[in-house]
Amino acid sequence: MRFEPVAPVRAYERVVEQIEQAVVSGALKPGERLPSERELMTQFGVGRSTVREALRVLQAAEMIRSRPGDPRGPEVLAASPAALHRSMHRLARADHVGLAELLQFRMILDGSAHLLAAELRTEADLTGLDAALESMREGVSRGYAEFSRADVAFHEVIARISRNPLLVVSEEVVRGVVLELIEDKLEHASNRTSLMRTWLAHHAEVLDAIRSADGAGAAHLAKQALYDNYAEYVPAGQRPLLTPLLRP
Amino acid sequence: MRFEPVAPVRAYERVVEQIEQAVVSGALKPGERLPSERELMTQFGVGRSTVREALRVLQAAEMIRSRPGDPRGPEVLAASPAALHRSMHRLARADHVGLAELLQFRMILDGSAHLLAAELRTEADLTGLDAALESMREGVSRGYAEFSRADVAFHEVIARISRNPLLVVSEEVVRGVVLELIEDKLEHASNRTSLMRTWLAHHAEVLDAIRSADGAGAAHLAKQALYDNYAEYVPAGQRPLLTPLLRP
DNA sequence: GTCGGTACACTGGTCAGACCAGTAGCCTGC
DNA sequence: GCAGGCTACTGGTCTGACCAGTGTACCGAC
Repeated sequence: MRFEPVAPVRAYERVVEQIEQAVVSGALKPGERLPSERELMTQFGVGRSTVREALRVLQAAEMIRSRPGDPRGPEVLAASPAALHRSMHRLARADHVGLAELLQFRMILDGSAHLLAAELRTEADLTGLDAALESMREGVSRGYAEFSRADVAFHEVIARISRNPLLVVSEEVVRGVVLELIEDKLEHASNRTSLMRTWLAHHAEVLDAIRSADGAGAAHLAKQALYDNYAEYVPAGQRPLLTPLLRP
Repeated sequence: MRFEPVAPVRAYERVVEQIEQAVVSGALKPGERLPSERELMTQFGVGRSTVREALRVLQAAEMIRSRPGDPRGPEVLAASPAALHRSMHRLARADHVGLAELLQFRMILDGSAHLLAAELRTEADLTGLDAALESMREGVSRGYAEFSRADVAFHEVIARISRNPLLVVSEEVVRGVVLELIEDKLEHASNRTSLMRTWLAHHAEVLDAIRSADGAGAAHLAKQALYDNYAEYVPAGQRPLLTPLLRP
């Protein structure tokens, strides 16, 4: 018989638990309101500071939002990737996760999204992708910011076609963190125009593969494009972590 | 000229900002201590409740830990994937993520982890995997709980070999949520022993592929195993979402 | 001398009560 | 009918208090 270490359970933790439970179980839906702090305080039988600490925790997790003066009380929010983004960003800044790992993860996610997109795409999806590619083409002459926006839009369409919210959100978060990590280096890139052209060509190729329902091809092209664009920012010693993903 | 909407900045948010800044900038290293709440209160010039709400937020983000009675004050923690784990878990449990999506995501993650493991494994890793497989073999006769634990351990070794914390954490979370969703159905499975045998055979095959550095083979086996084991719980109409991932 | 126990000063956790600025909705006076 | 203010609330903050728990320094027994 072995005993487990025990940790004292704080009052505010129990409050968090109960409210969280109500939210994940669906008893409280997004948009609905929690009772006011003073009301919660009597319902839970604790002081207001305890209630407030619990609400702070839930607020930090993006589960609720409260606004002073609103007589309807704190609002329950829909699940959002903001908290995920924050924690991943923190991890990335703490050196536990380097650019190599992020890029590796992104190659996996992006590759899979493209594979699924190629297999599941409808005609309407293809039209959407054509439009997105066209915006990118226009973006080349309109400057980097515009092009970048169109690029993001293209990736979002791909992600949407793959029809997996987890994939979409994870990819979004990882893409954001990667860009934050190297944005200063991208700022100073000299040959932006030629870079955009290459990028555009990559996307056109990918689109062709998706059109012909060639999942493996689309996935490989997507991963290769990421590698070509970003590998230079990864320390040379870590690049072997990425190459296994490129084998056909 | 357009103006941006402004949001009032709460006092506790500024406190969070300052402490967070000190941690990410490295001015406060893991293991070091923050001043006591009463001391922080005079340093920041705010009330104790404000300090406490700030500390709660930082604690929820796994950046600090405080213990009553410790005269050294709150401890600064090393960045850990725990916060990432929590936020991803919340997202995965959101109602618009069904078993099909979870399984799809898990096939992607598991497949990639196996691929990387096959390419990056060292001799020591192989010994570890052999040991894990052996535990599973013993687990068959020791009952389902024991077997299940050994199975989890095997997957953890695989994930570790792939050397990507993001992959490890994501897989862990998704595996957990999948099990939560179907554990009641697994409880009542009639032919557990034969199920365990099949599972074991699957793992042995995977290990062979990893040993011979056959990344694609290992990935395919892993995905196939997941499909074989769990697809029956996915509504038949959604199974086509999974099959594209199985093509060689 | 070493070892055990104890007292003390301090920690975080919690509560009560107060005040403020802000909001929403009613309600009055035109 | 409508613009104005009034009111009853909201959350944000502060003060001050008490408690249970902890670490340490001190001190006495051996």
